[in-house]
Amino acid sequence: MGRTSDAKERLIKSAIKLIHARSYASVGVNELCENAGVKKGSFYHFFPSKIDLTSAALDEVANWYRRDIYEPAFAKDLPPLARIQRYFQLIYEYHVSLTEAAGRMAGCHFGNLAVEMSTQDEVIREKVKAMFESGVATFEEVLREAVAAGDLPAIDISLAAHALQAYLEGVVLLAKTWNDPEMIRRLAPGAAQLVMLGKP
Amino acid sequence: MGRTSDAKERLIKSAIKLIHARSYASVGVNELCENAGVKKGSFYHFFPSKIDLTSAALDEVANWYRRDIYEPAFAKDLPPLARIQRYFQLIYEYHVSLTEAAGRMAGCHFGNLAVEMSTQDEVIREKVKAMFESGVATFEEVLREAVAAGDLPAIDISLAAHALQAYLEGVVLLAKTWNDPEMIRRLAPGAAQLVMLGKP
DNA sequence: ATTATGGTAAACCGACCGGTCAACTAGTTC
DNA sequence: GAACTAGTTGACCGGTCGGTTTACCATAAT
Repeated sequence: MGRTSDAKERLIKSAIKLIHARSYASVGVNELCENAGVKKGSFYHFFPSKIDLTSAALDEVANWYRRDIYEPAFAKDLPPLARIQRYFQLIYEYHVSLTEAAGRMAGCHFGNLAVEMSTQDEVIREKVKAMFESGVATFEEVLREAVAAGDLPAIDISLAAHALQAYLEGVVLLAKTWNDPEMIRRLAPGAAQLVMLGKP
Repeated sequence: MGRTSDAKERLIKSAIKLIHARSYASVGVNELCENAGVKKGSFYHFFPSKIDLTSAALDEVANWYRRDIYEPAFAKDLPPLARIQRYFQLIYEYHVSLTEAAGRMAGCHFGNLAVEMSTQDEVIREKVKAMFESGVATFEEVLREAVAAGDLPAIDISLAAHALQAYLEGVVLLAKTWNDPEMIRRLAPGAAQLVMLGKP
């Protein structure tokens, strides 16, 4: 009963876009509402607070990250280690198109929020941590497969997977600082080195 | 002529501490003044704006980072590659003591500001970038030395140095997200892998 | 057609934001 | 010790912050 609306979805989309482009603190509820074409009263009808919208936005971006990046990158049509390179390549292409559109390299949705909010909001920190952990799990899976295929003599798969996740975040952070997504393409081969962690 | 004061230094110290512990945007001029025991009028006597204080704080933290971390880590009493491990070890110890004192893993002074401010303030972005570049230059030097000593068959020293800097930032970012400095110690061996970038 | 419900609108809140200003004070230099 | 000036103080500014309130409206299910 009652009427329907997509205001909630519009608010989430606006939050993803604006907070990614700048930061959580620099985007106000008013600006979020204007961008989404929603009045403030409606905002607080759908979300108890700005941080709750951000949390919902994080869920949403996690969804299409899995669908548009993880799945195509780690599809089994390529040997395991080549998938990791394809993953970096897809992330590179994503940031290139975003940078061209906005004129600025915005960085990682998750890493950005981790850095800005980890010391201030446990819910956000845990959510980003869970996202990183799912990245680590994906790396672990592909590394296990590579070992099984004889492509890797690796031992400590968990360690190597965490290192890959850290490296990826670091590479995107550097690219953001240089304001140049090319940094991602240049540094992608480093992943092939980390893959061998725990061997010797 | 006129009287003297250390209010400027106190403001810089407060800015380093508070902004590192939370974020640029979440720390207000009032809080900075209270923490430093300085009245707002004095704040604007010394600094034209909050962002200028932040910039000065960045310079200051860069100074004691060089003095207390870079110099001891890369002192030539150890073989080149061992110095890199010592560097990670010193950073680990720094974050352990800071985490014990504050109850929270605060992350990298430079990486934090890079993530929060790069899309909003070019001066800060360039300053952090310069700091990262000096980190890269330090890695390049030690890698060159390692090659000369026959410890490394490496070719692309610049690439490996950038990868090391990215990895370091990523490792600290993960540790912050996990709120656990142990992550730094665990992932430190990854640097030994990246060192060989550009070889094959 | 009525009713229950979901969504919209706009005015409003106190607190706080970064920043300004003019009067004043203390110390340094000569 | 007079003159000069760097530093201090606290009141004040307009604007914005996240969030609230209340009345109203549109529609889907009955």
